[in-house]
Amino acid sequence: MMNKKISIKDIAKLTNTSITTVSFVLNGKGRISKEITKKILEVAEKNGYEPNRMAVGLRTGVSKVIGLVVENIGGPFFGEMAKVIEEEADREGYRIIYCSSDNNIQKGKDVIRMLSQQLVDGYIVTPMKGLEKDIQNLIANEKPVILIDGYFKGLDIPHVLVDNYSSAYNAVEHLINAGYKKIGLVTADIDLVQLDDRMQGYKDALKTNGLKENKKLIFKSPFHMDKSEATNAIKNFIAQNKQMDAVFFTTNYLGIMGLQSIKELGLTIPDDLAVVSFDDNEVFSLYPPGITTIRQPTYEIAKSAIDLLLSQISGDKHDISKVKLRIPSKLIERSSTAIKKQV
Amino acid sequence: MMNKKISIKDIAKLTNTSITTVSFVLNGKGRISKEITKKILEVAEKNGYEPNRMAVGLRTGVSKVIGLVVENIGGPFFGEMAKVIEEEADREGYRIIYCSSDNNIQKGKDVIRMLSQQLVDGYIVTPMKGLEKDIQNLIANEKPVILIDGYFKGLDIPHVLVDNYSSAYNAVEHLINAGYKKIGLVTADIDLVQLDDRMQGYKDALKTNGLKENKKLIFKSPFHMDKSEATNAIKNFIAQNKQMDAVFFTTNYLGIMGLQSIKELGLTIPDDLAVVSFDDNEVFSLYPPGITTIRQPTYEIAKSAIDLLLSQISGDKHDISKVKLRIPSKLIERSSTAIKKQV
DNA sequence: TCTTTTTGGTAAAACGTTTTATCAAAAAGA
DNA sequence: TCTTTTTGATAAAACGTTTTACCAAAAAGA
Repeated sequence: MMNKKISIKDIAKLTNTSITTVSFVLNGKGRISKEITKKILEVAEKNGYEPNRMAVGLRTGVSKVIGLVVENIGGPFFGEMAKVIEEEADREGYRIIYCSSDNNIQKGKDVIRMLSQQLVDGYIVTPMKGLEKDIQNLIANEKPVILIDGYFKGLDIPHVLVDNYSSAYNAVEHLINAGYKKIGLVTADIDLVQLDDRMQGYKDALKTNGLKENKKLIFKSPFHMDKSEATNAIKNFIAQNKQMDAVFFTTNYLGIMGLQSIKELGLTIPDDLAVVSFDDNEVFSLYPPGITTIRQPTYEIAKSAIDLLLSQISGDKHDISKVKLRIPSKLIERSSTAIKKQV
Repeated sequence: MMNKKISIKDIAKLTNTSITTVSFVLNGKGRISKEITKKILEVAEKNGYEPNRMAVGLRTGVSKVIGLVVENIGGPFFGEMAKVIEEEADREGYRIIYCSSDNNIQKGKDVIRMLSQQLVDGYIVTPMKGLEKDIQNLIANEKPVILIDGYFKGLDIPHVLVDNYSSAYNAVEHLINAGYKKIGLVTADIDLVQLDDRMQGYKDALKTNGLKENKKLIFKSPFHMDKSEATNAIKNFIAQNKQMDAVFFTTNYLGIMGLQSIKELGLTIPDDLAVVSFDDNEVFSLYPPGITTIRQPTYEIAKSAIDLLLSQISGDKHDISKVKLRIPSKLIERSSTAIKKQV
């Protein structure tokens, strides 16, 4: 039963060498003879030596840890990202510290401050309004930052996210092509560029296809509502707009509550109401008759983000402040947007 | 634009005091006069001083980081836990480093070895066979460990998880009470105590209620299969057992694939086949006619685990090696287990 | 042979803290 | 007044590394 951590100093003593020699051997630097090298390696191995990351971190300024600040680590979208990011980072010997911001500015600030205590070598952050200064500060302190799932309008901070505008545009156009003419929008009443972009895609798709935008068909669901409240709100919205023949939900969460609402109203999809939702999800593939969705390229987003970050961390001197990746989404067509039956 | 990290030494210089004094003030130790205290605090505040965690960690041996080793951070169950654990830990100033083990022994070992480099103050781990030694090693090295969602048979390592046995027992008994007599089981072919316990609950419920266990009605789905393969396998199982009138899926994942299978086979729930699944999930509440599930007390599990861990970390000398929490689950009854129609 | 280069190795400083031991000056006791 | 105690502050060591600068001995050049 190996006990108590062994240090480089102990190994030096055990092998009648110096601390420097041991360090050199363990890091493959310096010039040390075969025999000594072998002996040191053996002793280190036998005693299960592991470097003290704190000491290494203090000395080198490198923690080999990446900070991941997402809206909610428990959600399906961010969870998936977290998985990919972890795998990719692990390959380069990096670990991940996560923090959820809960879309709360103060919490976001706190979290970033905490992580900036030399604890992490770089950041992947889902941005939110009000965090601009904090993020710029990180960058000023030489810490690479990549934003995911959002960006700051007008600021040159590298980011990677799905092409929200085109995704929404295409989804709505898909509805139009299937014969729907009174297309509603359900979005969240929260100030996020992602949602703005989606809304703009919706509006532009209508306009380009000669349909009039109708304020009444746009519903912004208040943000701080519990599930049943929100479901009721959506129910009301749908019930009050009988002429509406299709609806586009701008998030996963809203889509699911939307299905619940539609079910409770006793409406049939797509005959009474066609449905498209952002973010694919098990529910949508299984729920009869199958809900058409915009599948986010989670893997690609996460992979691009972590790759960019790692290359910056390991000293790539390219200026990536202008890197702004918009990754195309995939429209998963299911029966909820079948060609409209003519009445 | 504050730039470059400021250290305790800089503050000392700026205030014509010593490093010790600054440290004392910042940590509320020692006896320092009001004026000096005020001056130091001001300077620290103005310059945005943040202690270097690496230095603190090296000196004190405390990292204020907790290691979370789960099967898959991306999954709904573990994601939810991760969220709760993070929130609770944050309250005490702890951050979380996560690693996914992917139910792969080697990866689990690697991950634990990495974290044991003085990087974390304690662990929350989902155990898997083969990791016994590694976990015991951690404990021998004075690092508190709490297991979640599983445990090691015969070892006194504190753990907290749902009461798998009773949960399964109750679910199956619920089916029996609703009139079902040929109850099948779909589980995963992987060596996890959780699944063993669930299976045992199933078997005992049958026996106690005078039903005969039938090997043919038990299906162990091979572990490394992709989704469509697994769905097909389940389809076959169901198709080959026409007499089966109900089926119990021991995991979320299997349940969802099960629904897919049943859908593809064109069977009606519950008339052709009643369904219960472990792990509640949006899909199950939404999918018509509503699937009865065993809802894991995710919050309670995570909360108990992190609370136990934190109390150990902060020096609680109680021996908790015998703490073995089984938290009751809740059976969410939906229409998939409605009273059986008599033919 | 004497000088130069190469080889193999090490001492010591530094990273930014915390903490122990110490100390001078001021206050209190006598 | 002289001694003791309290107060306020600090120097220095330690945590475990990495890395620079240096050195002695051996090898190579001449």
